[in-house]
Amino acid sequence: MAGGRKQTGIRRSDRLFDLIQILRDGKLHKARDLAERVEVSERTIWRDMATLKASGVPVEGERGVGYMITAPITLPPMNLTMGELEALHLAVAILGEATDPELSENAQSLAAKIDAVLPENTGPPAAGWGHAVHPFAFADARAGFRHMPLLRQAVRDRKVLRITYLSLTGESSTRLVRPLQLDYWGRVWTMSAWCEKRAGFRTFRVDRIETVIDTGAQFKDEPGKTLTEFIAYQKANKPFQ
Amino acid sequence: MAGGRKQTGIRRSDRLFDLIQILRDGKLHKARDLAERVEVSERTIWRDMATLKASGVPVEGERGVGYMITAPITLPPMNLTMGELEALHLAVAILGEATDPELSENAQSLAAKIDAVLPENTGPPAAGWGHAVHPFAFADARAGFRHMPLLRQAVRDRKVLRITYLSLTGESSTRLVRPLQLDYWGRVWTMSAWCEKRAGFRTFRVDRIETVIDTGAQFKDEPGKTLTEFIAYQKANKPFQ
DNA sequence: CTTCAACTGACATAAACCTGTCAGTTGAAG
DNA sequence: CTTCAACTGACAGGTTTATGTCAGTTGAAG
Repeated sequence: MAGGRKQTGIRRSDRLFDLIQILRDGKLHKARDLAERVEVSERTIWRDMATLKASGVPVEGERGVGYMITAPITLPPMNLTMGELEALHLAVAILGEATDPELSENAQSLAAKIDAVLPENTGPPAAGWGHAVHPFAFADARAGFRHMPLLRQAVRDRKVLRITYLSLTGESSTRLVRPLQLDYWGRVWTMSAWCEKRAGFRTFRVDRIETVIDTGAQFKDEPGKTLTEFIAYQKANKPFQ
Repeated sequence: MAGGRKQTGIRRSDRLFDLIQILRDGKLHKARDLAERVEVSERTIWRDMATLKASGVPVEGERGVGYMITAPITLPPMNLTMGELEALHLAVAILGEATDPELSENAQSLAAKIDAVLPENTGPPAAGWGHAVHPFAFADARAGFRHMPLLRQAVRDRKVLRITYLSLTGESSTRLVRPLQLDYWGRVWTMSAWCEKRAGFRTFRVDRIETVIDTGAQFKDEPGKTLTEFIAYQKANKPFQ
């Protein structure tokens, strides 16, 4: 046979997950062995390893030796940091809200319970907590969030920004904006702002903003250009509430 | 032309996002108009609408009338519930941790800031907060999390469960388990448990659990079958720490 | 230098995915 | 009953993606 996909088998992302599980033993694994184990070619294993590395999985390959995970992935619940606990909290909230009402309710109630438990356990959480969070998504979400820190800062500090924006039709433009609000849509962020160029409110997809320059200037509320008025403007275009 | 994709153009998920933006005006839209607007066929619009509905977007189509969003999607920041704020918190944490250290730091610091701000604004957040969360992901994440509520409950209450599990090789099996720990891997959940069938610790992917039956029985810690020992067992298989 | 195994780039191909066309059905409103 | 527009299923043909093969290169260890 001269190339081509073998068969449907397992999905790629599933295989990546499996590979992590295999690597979790902390021992050395050669690409050939992994290839045999998950029934793909070595070439695919090398590609998979590249993907895992790009996703932040602490796996290292050494020539002539093999692959090994260089940092613990699964921590016992004891080692849960506050940050991880928070992350769990949030993950549950998002997962819940992202799907149907029933699940949502459950997620919310779990969140409430975590809240309730938190103040009690000031020390390390007691054994038996039973949750852990492991932050891998196999997604290249990085690019889209590149400018978020700067934008958040700008919204907070009311900084005037000069951005270059790649519109959906593929045209690039530069404009001065007053960032008013950031929205998260589960997949992409948008920034709503007063756009000096268009002299109106505009919403930009953050992942399509090419460059951001802080002009240094701070803006003050001017009639017709404030967040309050943007909200009113939004509301006016909607028959809800 | 007899079928075939028109051209690369915009990605499907981008188009779905655009459609939401268009529908946000709360007005009626016919499939034909939407099709013209985003430059695809009506058939594709109908498929897209099905996808959006499946993703939980509150869009309704009525025969002979058109499409309309039936509930407000964008809420002004004023309307941010605590739950949404929490969700934002978590989303940032996950997004941060899921990628590289730099972004992670930013996310963490934002989280810290939100924490810091929270106690101050006891009432409705002051205008100018500038964040909102909209929970759509265009993913069919539902199926994989079906059993989570029950499993969480079982871990907490130490319930013995009878599960049917579809192994990665495609074989289905039924077994009695004592659920000990749930782990979230960013894409899938796993449940680690004492498996009576295998008389050992096993880890199951939650999305591959077909059915869960609460046997009603509660289990007590028995030597060799506890969470503590599972953690020790995990540790023993790893050279870390 | 040889061996080992990670790594890379180019290419071919098969599977999966997306979309348009066609040929209907359905439900509401007039 | 007619009209409108949502909806469905099947099919065809394109695009994208995943994978295997091939032919190398590289770095470490012996």
